[in-house]
Formats: sequence, structure tokens, C-alpha cells
Amino acid sequence: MKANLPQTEPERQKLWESFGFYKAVFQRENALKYVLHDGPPFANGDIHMGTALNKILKDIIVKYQGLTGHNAPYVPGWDCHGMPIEHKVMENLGSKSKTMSKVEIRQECKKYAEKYLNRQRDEFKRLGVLGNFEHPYMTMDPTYELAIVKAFQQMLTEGYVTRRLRPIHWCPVCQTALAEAEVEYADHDSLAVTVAFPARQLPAGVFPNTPLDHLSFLIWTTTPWTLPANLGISVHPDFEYVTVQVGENYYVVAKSLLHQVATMCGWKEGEYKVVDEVIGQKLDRALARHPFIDQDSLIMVGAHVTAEAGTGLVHTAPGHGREDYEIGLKYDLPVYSPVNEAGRYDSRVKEFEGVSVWEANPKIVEKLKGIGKLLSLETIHHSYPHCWRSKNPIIFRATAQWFVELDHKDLRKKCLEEINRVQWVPAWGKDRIHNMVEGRADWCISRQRSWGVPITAVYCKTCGKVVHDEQLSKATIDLIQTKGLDGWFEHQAQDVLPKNYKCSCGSTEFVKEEDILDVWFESGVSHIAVLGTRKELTWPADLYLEGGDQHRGWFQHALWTGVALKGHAPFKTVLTHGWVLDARGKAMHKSAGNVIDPMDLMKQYGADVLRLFVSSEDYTEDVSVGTEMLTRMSEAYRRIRNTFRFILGNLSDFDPAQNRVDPQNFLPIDRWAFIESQKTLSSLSEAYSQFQFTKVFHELDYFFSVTLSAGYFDILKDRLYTFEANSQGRRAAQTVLYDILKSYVIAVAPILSFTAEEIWQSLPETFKSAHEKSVFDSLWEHAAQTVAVDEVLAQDWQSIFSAKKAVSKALEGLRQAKMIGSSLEAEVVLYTESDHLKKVLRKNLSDLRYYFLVSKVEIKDGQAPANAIPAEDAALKLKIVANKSAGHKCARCWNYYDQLGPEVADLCHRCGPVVQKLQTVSED
RNA sequence: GGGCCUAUAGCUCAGUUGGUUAGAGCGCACCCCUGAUAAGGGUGAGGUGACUGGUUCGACUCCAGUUAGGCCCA
Repeated sequence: MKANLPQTEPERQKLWESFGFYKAVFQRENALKYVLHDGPPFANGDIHMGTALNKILKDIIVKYQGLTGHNAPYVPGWDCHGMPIEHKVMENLGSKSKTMSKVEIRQECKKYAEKYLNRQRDEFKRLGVLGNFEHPYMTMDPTYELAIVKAFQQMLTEGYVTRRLRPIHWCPVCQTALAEAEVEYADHDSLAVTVAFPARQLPAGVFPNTPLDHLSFLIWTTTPWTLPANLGISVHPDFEYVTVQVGENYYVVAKSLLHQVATMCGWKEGEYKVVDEVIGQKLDRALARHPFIDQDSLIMVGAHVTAEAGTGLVHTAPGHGREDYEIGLKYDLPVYSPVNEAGRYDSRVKEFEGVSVWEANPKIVEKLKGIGKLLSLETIHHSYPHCWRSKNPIIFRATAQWFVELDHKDLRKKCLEEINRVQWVPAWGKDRIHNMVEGRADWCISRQRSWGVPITAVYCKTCGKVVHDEQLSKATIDLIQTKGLDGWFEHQAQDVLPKNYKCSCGSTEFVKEEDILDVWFESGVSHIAVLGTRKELTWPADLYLEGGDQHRGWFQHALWTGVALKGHAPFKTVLTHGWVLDARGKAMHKSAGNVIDPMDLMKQYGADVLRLFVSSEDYTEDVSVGTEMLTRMSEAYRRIRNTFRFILGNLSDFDPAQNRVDPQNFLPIDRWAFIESQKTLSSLSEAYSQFQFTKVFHELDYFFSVTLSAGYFDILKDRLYTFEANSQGRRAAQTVLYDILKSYVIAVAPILSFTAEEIWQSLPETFKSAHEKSVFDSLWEHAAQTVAVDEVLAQDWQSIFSAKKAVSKALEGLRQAKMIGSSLEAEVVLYTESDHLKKVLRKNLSDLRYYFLVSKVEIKDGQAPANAIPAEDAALKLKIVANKSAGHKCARCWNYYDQLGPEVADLCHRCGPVVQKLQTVSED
């Protein structure tokens, strides 16, 4: 049967929308809530496999919760602000952007975000995701923006927010800060120098054989212009450092780089020798002198130091490098950056004031040469960051930035405590985020861009002190509430400050900040902006579910803001999934050409196959996707689909109200099948609720393939096709099929949503109540507890099926020898020395032929003949002799009997009466 | 380089606190059926448990290292 999913699925989608039942089903009144809070994807570009994986997992959970009677609203969200969109928009605008105002550019960005939001929304729907797509949350929505401002204001007034220096990428030509995405790498020639920093003070016992007044630390740098800002030298704690005597001078270098340094500085073999040696850690807090400025340079220990190039000692200028800044923070060094926005030294570098950093490079080299501190000089050709717009080389320069102080009011400590309370799935997520939160240096929340929410804060023009004032906060919120974010850009600091406000330094002049917030702040506070404002949702969320990369991203920022603003983590459980990789387990990259587009898969296989694939993979690890997997999934899908089709086909004349048979009148195999279906169902339920979808997949696959298709149905066909239509035996089988159909169409629905809906729509009206317009309108039932789990029965059937396997094996010999085709052409004699098995077989003797699908079964005592075939399972102690049946084939049921008739010639004693009755009926 | 994680048949997964010949489904090969038929059934072949070493009477399981891969940092 052709499923034709790519064509038919969109029709189901329309049906769901036309019913408008999302609201009815997933926002059930008076039901226990289950809130999965959606992490907002960026409204930029189309969805990819990772997004598809994420949304499908969420959808499976939400649907399962809905089907089990919860109020499980799903409000999808989008991250709309931020650099990637602004960057793309600016690129599209080209030079036009220069003549546009901030507000105009923001309008363009909004349009762009809307466009991709709409595309992604359609793509998510195509995946079968059910949610409140009519009213998603968007970080650019005015109500969301207001919530961000409120959250920021609260953190500001509570003292979490500060303003201080930090180095960032800076283009001296554009005179603007650059985000990571705006930095391009290109080849560049730099002057690389080795410079001697005279040693001033060493920890006790270090370098005992080296005269301190002749000793220098050697550093190597490709940016000589940053030397005036040098405040320290970094060494690696685990590297060996040596002092080398060269003539009357002594130098500190890393032992492993000594040879390289010697070559670079032109020291000839035999002209230098190692005098002392020490591990880097021991050099901590030694002091050197700046080569040409009257100041000290602190020796610091940091793991960022590498032994790839240079001397193993790293010139450190906290105002001009990210790592320099980080280590400087640890050692309490000032963020010293004596370079102005044009890239020229300011008055703090007297000798070179007004000189641009590019002109300064050769001048500083000359200076070093003049004072004898230059040990090597060369020009190197390397990759260097450039401005995306002006294409000029850029610099690192410290500017004032805004920060959330992570240790203010014990915030970090509280976050670590919250991490312990939250359930992390898989469990190691806890260690991962714990380490990240514990070790995070700082959270810089300011960005020098346009497309985002402004940092609504004011600071003193004179002393730089940030204003923490509740009146200001209230005025700011009022302003945004009435005029939107544009209000902030249009007004001055004085407009929101209380009258006659004075800084503690005495100044009455204030600056209004126009930098925008880090988008992590925006999405991080979604728990406030969404969970806290929509009445169908609750705070905290039951579940956050994203890729593992969000331990650093969304989870962490939700945690920082949740604990700072509300005292607790905004989630009870956090579930993470892995990355989607290609079939060989490699990451997908455009450049590698191994990217798989989920929308392509949808066109080829359909959403349900993709969804089944998602369920089959262990998402706690990375997920590989390739053609073989999807082909396999199509096959598994078809099996499930065909099994449903078989059931439906055999229920065409069944009306549950009229024909249902009481379980006490079930045949033993019906009871067995019913109990198996119940066991599997409760196992599925447990697996779903524990997010173990691979288990769901394998249980379903096994149940449909083995239990039903190869087990129950194969045996059932005889009864369904040959028994009188309204006989109790046939109706009993149909009753079981009906119950399986009703429970499994629901059990399968969270994953195979389109197919479940298709089945549901094809059910006769007598199968469902009038209000159940969709499968999702129905409820997961742990169907009728009318048949108690019967372990004796289960064990009996295990024995029977084991024996059946042995019979099949014995028949296979006859078949290979071309003596039989169908198993019904054979008869078997069983010999067993197992009392238990013998008992079970004898108990079922009259039906065994129908269970084994052969035409005669005999059980004999005593020794089995030599040609008997032993069962592979030795525990059965079973041997089988199989022969071609000597009987006659019933033309109707195809079984072989010793005798046919007497009711109808050519028909057996079972079929004869049935046909006679049919004839009687038709004659009437 | 650091934090966290992964490695069991062609594919997807199980393997209970270390304990006999490591399981399942799918796929594959061969066969059968033709009343689930662009279906269904049967039988069978497939594993140096990534690699190396250690602990142990005994290791897929515990420990260390190596390799390959992933995310996040640097």
C-alpha cells in the first residue's frame, strides 16, 4: 500500500488547522498542566536538521502529555533581534544604510525577521508540530520588549548591572566596535619582535645560579604597538622555564622553545648555555620591568599560554586582548588601553601621543633597538582580523561595557544550588553546566549595534557611575510602555531622571546609554516575558529541551536571570539532545557538502518517516542521519502502516456496540494477544513519560512485527477468513483487533501523527464518539482491565511459540527439499522429555495444528526416531519429525484432513457447515 | 590545550550490582505463500564488544592511556 506521505500529509495539516482544536486539546480546562517552554530559534534562514530534531522531540512530548489528559500548551517562540539579522540587512542595504537612521534600520531588520519567522513557522507545521502558531512569542514583540526592559531595570536597581572597561574588536577606520560575525580574516604582514623585559624580583629560590641584575624575561609579539600597554607577562604553569646565559646576559625562555628562540635571536651553538630551570608555576607573581616605560610587568600563570611559537612567555596587555583581559581580571590588573577611537595613542603614552598604532609599530621597534632590548625582528605573513566593511585591519581596544555581576548577592552560589535541584536529562548535563557556571569569567551584556533592546541605563558623564534609582527605573518603564523602544532613542537622560538629580561626585550631567543588550539577555528572560505573562502557562516550566550547546547558551542565561529575578531556576527539568551529524558521524558543514535538508527529506519520505527516525535515535548522543537510516525507517514505517491496514480490513463488518465479545469468551491466544498488547502499552507509556523514545520505537517495532504480524495475525487469519462471520470465535478475534487498533492508534500518534490521524479519519463512526474529531481529541486509555495479566498463560504461550519455532525449523527441511510449500501441507510428530512442555502441549493439543499452521500435530512418548530434528532451544528437550501430509486439502481453508465432508464434499468438517449455512441464508 | 560526552553485528538499539556459547528488530542471503499482495511467513549467515595496558579466579561491564568523533570554551 502506497502511503504517499509527501502528498497526503499537508491535507492532515489543513484538517488540524480547520478544527482549531489546538486550543481545545492542548489547553484543556481543569486538567493538570504540563508546560514545555520552547527555546526560540533565530529568525534567520530556513530550518536545518538540528531544528527539526529539536521540534519533533518537543512535539512528541507535548502530544503525549496532551493525549494522557494534561493541559499541555505549546507556545513556539522566535529570537528576532541580534547581529546575524542586522548584519544581513546591512549587507543587503549596502551603502544605502549610511543615510538611514537607527529607527529606519530597525524597521528593515524587523521585516527581515518577520519573513524568516513565517518561513520557519510553515516548516515547523510541515513537520507535524502542533502548537499555538497563531500567537507565538517573539522577542521583537512590544510586550516582550517591555518585559526585557522591566527585567533589566530590576537587575539594575538591585545592583547586578555595572559598567566597566573591556577589550573588544575595534575598527579604527569606521571607529566602531565589531561583533564576531563582522570580523573577517585576511592575510597581513606584521612585525614580529622578541623583546627583553629586565627581571626585577623573583620568588625565593628561583633561578639560584642566575644573577638577577643581568636577567631578562623574553617575550615575542606580532603587535609591537601594544607594548606601551603591557602590564604583565604570562607563563604556563606546567611548562619548564630555563635561564640561558648568552655572553653576560641571561634570559628566561621556555625550555621546549629554547632552540627555536636561539635560532631566532641568532645565538650560535656553543655561545649560549642553560643555567637554571624551574616549573612555570613557581614564577607566579615575579616582577619584570617594562623595557622603556617606568613601570613593572607582573608575571602571571595561565593555561592559555602555548608552546607553538615565541618564547613561551606571553606579553600581556589586558586592554588589548581577550585572553590578556581574562588573566588580568584574575590578577586584578587594570584594563589599560591608551588608544583612542581613531586608533591613536592618547596622552597616557607621552612619547607617541597622537601616533596611530600602525605608524607606531616601526617606531617602537626603533626604540627597542636603541635601548638594546630588541633581540629579534622579522616580518611575518599571517592571518589577521579585518573589518567586514572597511576591509582594514582591526585592533583590540578596551571600551566601557555593561556587565551582569555574577557574584553580586551570591548569585553564582545560588545558581549552583539551583543546578542541584533541577533534573538534568541526561544526568551528566548537571556537571557540564555546573562547571560552566562555576568558571564563567563575566557576562558582558552590551553590544554596539542597532537591532535589539537598548540598555536602558544612565551614567554620570563625569565619573561614569551608573545611576541606580527606582524613580528612574519607573520612568524608564513608563516611557517604553507608552512610546516603545523608539522612545528611549528619542529622549534624553534628563527626561527620565528625577528633577535636580545629582551624582555622588557632584555632577549633574548624565549620559543615556544607547548600546543594545546581548540577545542572550533577551531570550534568557523568556521565562519572565512568556511564562510570566501568558495565563495559559506557568512559572517555572516543567521542561526546557534544547541541544547540548545551550548549556552555555539559553539554559545558563535563563538560570542567571531566573535566580537573580525570581530566586529560582525557571525550569524543573532540562533535557538536552545531541548534534545531528552525517552518516559517517561527521558534523554537517556547507563547505563539506554533507548537509542534509529536512525539507528535502520531507519531500522524499514524508514527515512521519522523519519523525519515526527521530524516535528511533538515542538523542542523548549525537544523531547520525543518512540514506540507509531513512530507508530503514521507511520500511519500519510501512510495517506499522500495513499492520493497521490489516486490522482495519478485518474489522469492516465489526460494530463494537453489537459484536464485542466478553473477554471470558476469548480463545487462549486472544487472551494472550490482549495481555501482550496491554503489557506493551504500559511499557510504552512509561517510556514516553521518561522521554525514552528509542524504547518506544523498539517496543512498537517488535510488537507490530513479531507479536502481531508474525505471531497473532498469522494464526488468526484462519479464524478470520473461514469461521462464520458472526461466530463467537471470529468476533472474539475482532474484539481484540478493535482494542489494539483503538489503543495503538493513540500510542503511535505522538510520533506518527499524520498516519495516526489518517487512520483515525478512516475509522467507521461506530468506532469513536462524535466529539472525537481527531486522534488528538481522544485520550490514551489503559484499555479495559477486564483481562488480568495471567503469568501462567504467558508462560504457556512462550512455550508454544518456542515449540512453533522448532516446528518451523523442521518444516524448513521439507521445504528446501521441495517436498512442501505451504506449512499446511505438512504434519508433525513431537517428542519431548520436558514434563512441563508436554503438559502445555497436551492442554492445547486440539488447537496446536492451527497454532503451528500445519495439518496435523501428534505428541508421542518414548524415544524420538533418528531422523527427528531437535529444537535449537535445548531446554525444550523437544524433537520433531515432520512429514508431508497424507490427507486431503480443504478447498476453503486449505488445511489438510484425513477425511473431507460429510456436509459438503471437498470441504472439511469446519467449513462444510459454514458454507451450508451461507447457502441457506442466500436461498432465504 | 580545558570542561562535558560517545564508541556493542551493514543500520538502530538491549545488555540487570563484573560471572557460562554477547541479544533483539530491521536489512542481507536462500526458501515459501498468493485471502495483509507496491503485502505476508520461514530458515540462515553476520560481532577481535574502537585500540593498548592494568585490577580480578573471571572484564562488553571497573581503572589508566591511545585513536576516532561531537558540543562548548580557549
